[in-house]
Amino acid sequence: MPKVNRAHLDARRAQIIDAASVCFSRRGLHGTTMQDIIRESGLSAGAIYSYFQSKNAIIAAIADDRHAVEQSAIRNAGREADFGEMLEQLSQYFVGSLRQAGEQERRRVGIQLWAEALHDDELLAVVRRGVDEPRKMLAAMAKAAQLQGRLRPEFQPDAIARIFIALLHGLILQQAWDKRMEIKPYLAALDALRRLIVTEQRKPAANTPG
Amino acid sequence: MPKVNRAHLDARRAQIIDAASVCFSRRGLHGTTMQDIIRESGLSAGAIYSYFQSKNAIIAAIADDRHAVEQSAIRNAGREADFGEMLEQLSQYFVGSLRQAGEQERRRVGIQLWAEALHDDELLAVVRRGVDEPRKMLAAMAKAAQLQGRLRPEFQPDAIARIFIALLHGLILQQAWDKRMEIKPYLAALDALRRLIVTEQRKPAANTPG
Amino acid sequence: MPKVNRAHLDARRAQIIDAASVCFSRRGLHGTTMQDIIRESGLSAGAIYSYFQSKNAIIAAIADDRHAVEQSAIRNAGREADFGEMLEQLSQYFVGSLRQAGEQERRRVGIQLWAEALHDDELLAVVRRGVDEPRKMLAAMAKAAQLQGRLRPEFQPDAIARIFIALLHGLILQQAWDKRMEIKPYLAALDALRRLIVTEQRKPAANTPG
Amino acid sequence: MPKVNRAHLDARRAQIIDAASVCFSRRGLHGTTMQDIIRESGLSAGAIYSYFQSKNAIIAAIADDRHAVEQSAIRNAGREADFGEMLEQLSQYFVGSLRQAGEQERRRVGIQLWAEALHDDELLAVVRRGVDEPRKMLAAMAKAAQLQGRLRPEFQPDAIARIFIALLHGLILQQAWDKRMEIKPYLAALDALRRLIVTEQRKPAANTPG
DNA sequence: CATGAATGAGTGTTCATTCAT
DNA sequence: GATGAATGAACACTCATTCAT
Repeated sequence: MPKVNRAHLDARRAQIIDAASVCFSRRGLHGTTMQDIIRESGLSAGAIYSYFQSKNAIIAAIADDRHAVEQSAIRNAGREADFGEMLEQLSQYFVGSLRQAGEQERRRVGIQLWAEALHDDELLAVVRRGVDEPRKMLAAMAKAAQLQGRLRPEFQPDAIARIFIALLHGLILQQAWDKRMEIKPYLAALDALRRLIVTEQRKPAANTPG
Repeated sequence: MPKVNRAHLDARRAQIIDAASVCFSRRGLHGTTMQDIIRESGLSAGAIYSYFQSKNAIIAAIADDRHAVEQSAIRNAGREADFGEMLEQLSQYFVGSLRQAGEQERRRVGIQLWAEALHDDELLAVVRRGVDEPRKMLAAMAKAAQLQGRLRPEFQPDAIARIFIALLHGLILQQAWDKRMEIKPYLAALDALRRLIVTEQRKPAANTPG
Repeated sequence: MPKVNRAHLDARRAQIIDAASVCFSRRGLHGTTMQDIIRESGLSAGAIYSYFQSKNAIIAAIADDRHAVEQSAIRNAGREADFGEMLEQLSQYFVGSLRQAGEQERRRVGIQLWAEALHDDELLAVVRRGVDEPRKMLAAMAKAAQLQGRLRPEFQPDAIARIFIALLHGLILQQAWDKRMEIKPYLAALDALRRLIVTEQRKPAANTPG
Repeated sequence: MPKVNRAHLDARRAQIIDAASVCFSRRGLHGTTMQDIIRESGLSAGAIYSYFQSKNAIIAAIADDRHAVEQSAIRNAGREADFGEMLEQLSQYFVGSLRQAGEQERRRVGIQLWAEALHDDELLAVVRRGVDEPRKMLAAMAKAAQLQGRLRPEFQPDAIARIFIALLHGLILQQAWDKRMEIKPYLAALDALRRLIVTEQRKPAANTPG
């Protein structure tokens, strides 16, 4: 039985990650000093270094956390049998979350991570997993939808998956650069786009005329 | 009569910007030291600082240069009277350029700038101009196309402009994270999408049967 | 309950100020590098910068310290009710201290500060206070002595104060330029001068023959 | 016959010295860059370096110039047979010159030189000569005046010389720290002081009753 | 176990001086 | 001769990390 239990450890970890996220969002990964994180977290340098080996380890942990959260959101959406509804659910989840200040802050950090991944292989692996897994899942569901004749055949499944991800990433960028950006019209256009691509699933009951 | 002419000055400036771009692409904005730029450019510290006030000034100059180049590409496409053809031309220009190694390098730096802009107001202004101006132009053309009945009315002009930009930015990200990504299918899907949204302009002459 | 107490902090501060004084005395304010101070103090760069914000802050602290010490010497002398005795006490204090090697070193730094104050407003404020406050005190006492008929009326109180200060400053300069300068004759002449200007206060008791 | 004559050379030299003096007065010896002097003089870097070997050489030249000017002033005063009149003449010359803006600027530079001399042997030699020669002359004249019974015997000649120089140096400092300082009262007090120390020379002719 | 003072390599930048033109 | 672009050693200062207390 450890002296400090798992819950306490996790709480401290979360405390550090939250403080670091606030700082990173404010001044960027490199504009933030360990002193900033120490101050924001209310812990001591030594305490922080007993939970994380280095500043980079904190950054990596934030990336991992982000990835885990999104992964679960995507997996939830993936339970949806219908491709169109899954897309709708994912859109709503991601776009909706952007309205919350806390999520906006996290997205800002996420963008820093995207940039940092370009020259940090460890981070690149995390970012890639965060993009590749959803992409593969989306592509698989797109393929299934295509076989059911509900996704237009001219769209390659992998390409449509990439396009969907690009639309979310692109939105995150535009929203980060201009907090006053209106998200609703963007979401409406996203919906319209989806309806053009994916034909509605017929309600299981009812007589379905050819 | 200056000892060194304008061309020489511009060449030196370009030499520094190019060297810095190589470095920034390799190690990021903050991972790159002035020593790196000095080594890569083959100039001395003093020489570089006689062309740019600071490292940040080099970064800002790179951002400005990028913006100028894209601005001219967009303005060229804007001469196209037809909305659909303009979108096609822009897609081809941006997506096509991504196949060149030099452009990939520049895009990687561009992503660093996107991230840096989140906590550097000067940079944010440049990035915003680079997004807002194309967006407004696209939105204006979308509106015109809508009046001509060639763009589906359910797409708000500004939203469709944002969506197009998001598709390009999202592609740039995915390509930067994975150089082996296949661009052709993405472009094909982009084309298919465009055709769903924008109806073809009828060829002026010829009898076009319904 | 702080880990290091106030005394330790003050000791470190003094350690830095002393080391810097030694360096400044040796090579001047600008000839001294932070490396010199680091080496002389036996501390690290980081340690020094945790006590002082900048090299200039060290210089300002030295100026402040000097001012505080002199202020207290002057205030002590100011308790003396008699103008003549006060002048004598001040002369003896200042001139006497010049015989100590440590004070000579400090005076050398003081001269650097005099020069630096001419183009550093913060320093000028400190130097001015160090001159104006003694001057005003001396002028006030001179005025009182004049009312008692013990200071010749042809000397304007403020002017005589300035003259006294000039005599000390001038001595400091001459002594700094030539360490072998004999101070005793200068002090004797100072005394003789004083006796010509200020008439002796009669001893309260005793019969004073004309 | 040289291509450019001596006069031209001297003019250029003076141009550089004047420009440097302006800069040194404004920002100090170390706050002034060669670029500042280049800009102020209107010459090129190369031109300046063809007249002076280094920045230090310019500083030394300014010190030499100052010394030459003062030397001649003192020598003029030294022709005066009477000690008291010589002191008066010197006071008037030095104090009077302080009222001119150009001289104030030069004095500010002079103070920088005093400080710099403390750790620059070449400069120290110049400053010392500038102090020692007048001092010796004054001391010699003081001694003569003493033999004539016109200077009180309690003043050691060398000490009275040092005191006179200190009074001038001290005034220069006070005036540099506060341009609004009133010089007239100081000069009046200086005169009063002189009259206490030196008895008037009897007019050669005329019968002077005791 | 927790602390935070201390470390010191590394940073961006400056500027007296040179020398090809 | 005259120029001023170029040099590069040296500078003040920072900050991720450690470890004595």
